[in-house]
Amino acid sequence: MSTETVKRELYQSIAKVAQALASGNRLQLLEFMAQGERSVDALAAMAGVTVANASQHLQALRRAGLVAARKEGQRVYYRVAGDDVVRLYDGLRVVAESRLAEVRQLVNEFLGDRGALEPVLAEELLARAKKGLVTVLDVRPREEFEAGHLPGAVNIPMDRLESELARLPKKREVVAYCRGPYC
Amino acid sequence: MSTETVKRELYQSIAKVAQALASGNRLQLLEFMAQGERSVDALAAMAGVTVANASQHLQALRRAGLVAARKEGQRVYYRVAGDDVVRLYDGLRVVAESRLAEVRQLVNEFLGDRGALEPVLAEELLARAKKGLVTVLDVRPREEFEAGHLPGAVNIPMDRLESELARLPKKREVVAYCRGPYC
DNA sequence: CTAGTATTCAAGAGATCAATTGAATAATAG
DNA sequence: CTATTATTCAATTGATCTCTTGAATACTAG
Repeated sequence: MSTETVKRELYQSIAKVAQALASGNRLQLLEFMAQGERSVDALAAMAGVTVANASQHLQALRRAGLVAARKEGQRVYYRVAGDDVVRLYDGLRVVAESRLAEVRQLVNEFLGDRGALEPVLAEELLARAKKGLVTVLDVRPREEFEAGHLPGAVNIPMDRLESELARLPKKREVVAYCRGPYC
Repeated sequence: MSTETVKRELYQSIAKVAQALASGNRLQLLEFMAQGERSVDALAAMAGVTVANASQHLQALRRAGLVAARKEGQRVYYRVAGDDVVRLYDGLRVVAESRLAEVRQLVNEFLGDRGALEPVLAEELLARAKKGLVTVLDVRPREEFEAGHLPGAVNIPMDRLESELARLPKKREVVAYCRGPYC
């Protein structure tokens, strides 16, 4: 095989990984899996798609080596394949947020909808999150987190905080995000 | 707009960035641009595609906010939009190399073809590069670099070394890669 | 102004992808 | 064994992507 051909296929193979990330539904599934392993139907419900569709997306992610699956009983549990995958997803989000005006606007609408944050604080937090300097940690209960959260935030309710903390990237500053009586 | 819809569009917007990276040709163009700004026809020649095709790919990258363009005379010079884009590309490559057996095999063929490196050293270098710990710096002359180089390596010939060194990411260990009388 | 060069635009063919649907497989409970 | 549940498979449709081709635009030199 010529060097040129090898080179071409090499880039094409890397592109396949990007292709696997090139779907909003798959990104959403990935984000849920980043919080821990989940069954197919749980992921389908979270992302709001049919089970068959979720299954296909999960297989696409698995073919790209981004997630792994484990079968237990009649359920199949999917999880991200490694920390580097989460980092890649974070990097993608960071670039998207800083480069696409469109995303910035959506993030603002999102925050506006919630309307529960002191604006200056929210802006500052987002600015730092955009630079990839911090991991945003959302310590509100799961239901509230599901109802709306900062993009890319990791949800770890207070009661699970200690046990899950070890899973987070260690080199980055961590900012806890919360509100209400829990703080 | 409902929170659900906003969420969906947000993920879709992030996916657009991944979509922009989901083409071997665009990745190759991006890698060339990471070395400095280049004109369309220079990029087209490097990637081995027609000028019209390169132009379209570059516009796709620009729409995603990954590259920027500057017009000077009758030429248009494209460059990566920021360091975070290069980091994202690196992250993508790292994940691809560690997750896809296919990529590992291609890398090996590539190194095998060259056959100019002491195997143990090459393995070790690649292993560290995979972990994202090092920037591989190829200091051989451009022609030799074009003929074949480690994936993701940055080519800076010796004579331009000093002036270009400032452009490299600062937090990572840099490994110079060379051979022959230049070392 | 004219010729030449660099880039972009526009239209089309072929390939690939996403979501839907209905059926097939696998595991479990009774 | 049968019914039930979880997941996957397979086929289809419509949408999107890639590359090619040829023309259009923008700039420069003479």
